[in-house]
Amino acid sequence: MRSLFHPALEDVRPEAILHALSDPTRAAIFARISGAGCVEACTAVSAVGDRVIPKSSLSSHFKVLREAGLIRCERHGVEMRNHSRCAEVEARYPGLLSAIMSAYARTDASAMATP
Amino acid sequence: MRSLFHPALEDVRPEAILHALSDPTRAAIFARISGAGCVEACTAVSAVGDRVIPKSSLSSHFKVLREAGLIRCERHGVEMRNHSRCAEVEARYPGLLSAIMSAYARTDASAMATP
DNA sequence: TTTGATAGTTCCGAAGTCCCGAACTATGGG
DNA sequence: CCCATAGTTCGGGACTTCGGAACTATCAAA
Repeated sequence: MRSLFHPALEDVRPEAILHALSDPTRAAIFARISGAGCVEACTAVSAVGDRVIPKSSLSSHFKVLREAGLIRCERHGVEMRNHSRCAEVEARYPGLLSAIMSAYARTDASAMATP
Repeated sequence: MRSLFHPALEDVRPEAILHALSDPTRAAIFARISGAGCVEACTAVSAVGDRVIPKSSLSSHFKVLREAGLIRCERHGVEMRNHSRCAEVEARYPGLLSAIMSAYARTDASAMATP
């Protein structure tokens, strides 16, 4: 298997980050990876909320996150380890990721408050 | 002409904001509106960088920004006044817009630094 | 009031993107 | 070697985006 492409930090573009996180599913995946520090497999994130996500869609979501520079993926045996690149991105675009993730957290919370 | 739809602040969603600003053209339009406080016409923003933007595309860019809750548009005679809703959005999603806009400012600056 | 000019919107077809099932590839265990 | 598991690629249908041409709205001048 060819090794996965990861953009260098200086090639990480804001439009790619915004595009990647403008999909709530991907934002939820990224939140989970960032929260856990490291998620041990794509299939560890096989559902978001109640919605089951097909393998092929999951794979392309991870690819979008990776190519946007948001995560780093390494194969470990048969599975993938996905690390957030939060700290790096924070160095380049201060406050960006935390503002985005807390914006989502805020609406998720208000969605729960109105059942 | 029917009056234009603007979402209430509590209906403004992060994914819509990120999607609207994930297009560099729209982000540039929004930056100009925010900077000026008020841009007096769509045609006042008829080009971004060297690229001329067709009227129909401009119109739909403004529509996306408006429906995302980022700008407020009012007809004044034959033209439109476009105001940024920055302050409102800042109240709901603190730090979001400033982080996004300074992320773009940072890459625009480095793009100019490497000709 | 009619005519004209200017500012935006709508329509629609071509091009592009996204979604997901099915088939495929890669890795490790027995 | 074969199987199971984890993930990727392919392909077609649905959806989105772009931009030219035609349309509508508003105001001003004759």
